[in-house]
Amino acid sequence: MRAIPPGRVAGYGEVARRAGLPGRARMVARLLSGNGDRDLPWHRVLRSDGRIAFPPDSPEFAEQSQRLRAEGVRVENGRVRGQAAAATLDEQVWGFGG
DNA sequence: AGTGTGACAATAA
DNA sequence: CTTATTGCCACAC
Repeated sequence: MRAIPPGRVAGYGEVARRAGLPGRARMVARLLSGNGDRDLPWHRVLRSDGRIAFPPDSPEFAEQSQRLRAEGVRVENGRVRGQAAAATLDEQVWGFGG
């Protein structure tokens, strides 16, 4: 998750794969929910469809959206435009899929 | 042992 | 392109 550079976003499933746990996307969510996530770029983690995982009326939603916008990420109606969680983090970080 | 829940994903319409 | 179903894993009751 820390490998995600500012201005980029990744999906829960991708992060799980990076951790060597394919199919454990929900586990990542569980972690962030319980963990103090204060030292993690949790705001760069989105759903696979580029949607923010929080409900639009939730304060967390506003925070994540704001943080993303602060990094230059285009957020519209709770959705990220331009890069909706690529298939692999390599493609996001390195730009050429490994 | 069975049922329900959650910061999800892949597929079908 | 977006919304709706189905499948998934780990945990709590």
